[in-house]
Amino acid sequence: MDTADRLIESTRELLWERGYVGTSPKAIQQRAGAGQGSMYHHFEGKPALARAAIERTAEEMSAKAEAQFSGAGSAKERLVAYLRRERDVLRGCPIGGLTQDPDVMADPLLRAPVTGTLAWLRGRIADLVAEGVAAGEFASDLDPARTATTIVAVMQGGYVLARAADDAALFDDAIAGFLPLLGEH
Amino acid sequence: MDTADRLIESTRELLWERGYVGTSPKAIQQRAGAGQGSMYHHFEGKPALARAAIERTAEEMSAKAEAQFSGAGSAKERLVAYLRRERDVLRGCPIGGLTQDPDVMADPLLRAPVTGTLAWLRGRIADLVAEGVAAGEFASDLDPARTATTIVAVMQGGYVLARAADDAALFDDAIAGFLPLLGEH
DNA sequence: GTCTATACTCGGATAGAC
DNA sequence: GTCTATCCGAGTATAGAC
Repeated sequence: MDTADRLIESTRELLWERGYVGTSPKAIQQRAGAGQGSMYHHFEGKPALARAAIERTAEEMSAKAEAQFSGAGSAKERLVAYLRRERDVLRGCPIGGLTQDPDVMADPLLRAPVTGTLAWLRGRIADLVAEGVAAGEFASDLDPARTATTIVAVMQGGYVLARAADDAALFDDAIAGFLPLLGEH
Repeated sequence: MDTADRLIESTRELLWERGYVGTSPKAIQQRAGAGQGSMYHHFEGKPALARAAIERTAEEMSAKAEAQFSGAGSAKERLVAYLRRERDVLRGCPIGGLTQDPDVMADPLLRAPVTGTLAWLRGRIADLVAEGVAAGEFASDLDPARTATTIVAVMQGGYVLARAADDAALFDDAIAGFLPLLGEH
């Protein structure tokens, strides 16, 4: 991993842990083991680094989700597998959490990957729901788009509750309280 | 409203909009129309002000929820009324959003109202669900505690999705996708 | 490419006058 | 109670040497 990569990785972690204002160039450099000059040689400044970091995080998140969505099993099985996947719950969602960051939301370039990734996720899950309805796995009167929004909300809210209580089990509870309603026992 | 009150109100708004690090004493003073000396006369510093602000917000949120929960109607009706209540969706949940603020979560005094309010909310909704189950309004095999966690998660996640898309309708969609699963048509 | 030096603003607070 | 002056460190960046 070269210097530019290490700088991006450091920025990703700090942005996740501390948000935009809480992430200083100095902290990025220290975590990356790079000097000031080096950082400003590779990137124009903090906004440019943040952009690279957020874009990389968004791609990674989409790729991991897509791996589950296009895996083996029925639509319902793939959806349930995604919802129950191992997660670093107490750190929060690296994309959803940015939603609460005013500096990120105020900059169109930083915001776009957040907006885009969550919209893509809703769309992809709506596809799975529709597929499951067609296959008779879900109730035939489910609205795929709305239901997908609810599903993503349960996950995002699960992160919030788990962090509030400092207890990852609340994420699992949110999912466990939801699945029976979908007909998964 | 006296000076101390105006300082607390300013801090509440700024904390909501900009988070802890993003909220400077100077900004608090300007919004409250108070000088430096005045602020430091009434409060020991930024942490003390933040504590007062967060505690007030937590009390206000609980009180508003409790007004719905203990209102008229069946358990299910009160729950649905709460979920469909008018909200300032695009500003995010003033309590749930703090979950993403590392400075708030790192300070036990700032964190406690966040943890406490969301736990209280889950408990109170679990009561409603149990009451609804007993009254035959909900399926008899619902687990009240887990279901309540899911319900709060749908709301918190609804805020996240609405902010991400800059569209309050996503909050409503998350709720609208959920209620039919609970048997509300 | 990376380093060090320098610069300027802001955050957060204290001191003492009124 | 409120005001102004002052202080120190941190955040963010530029300049120029190596």
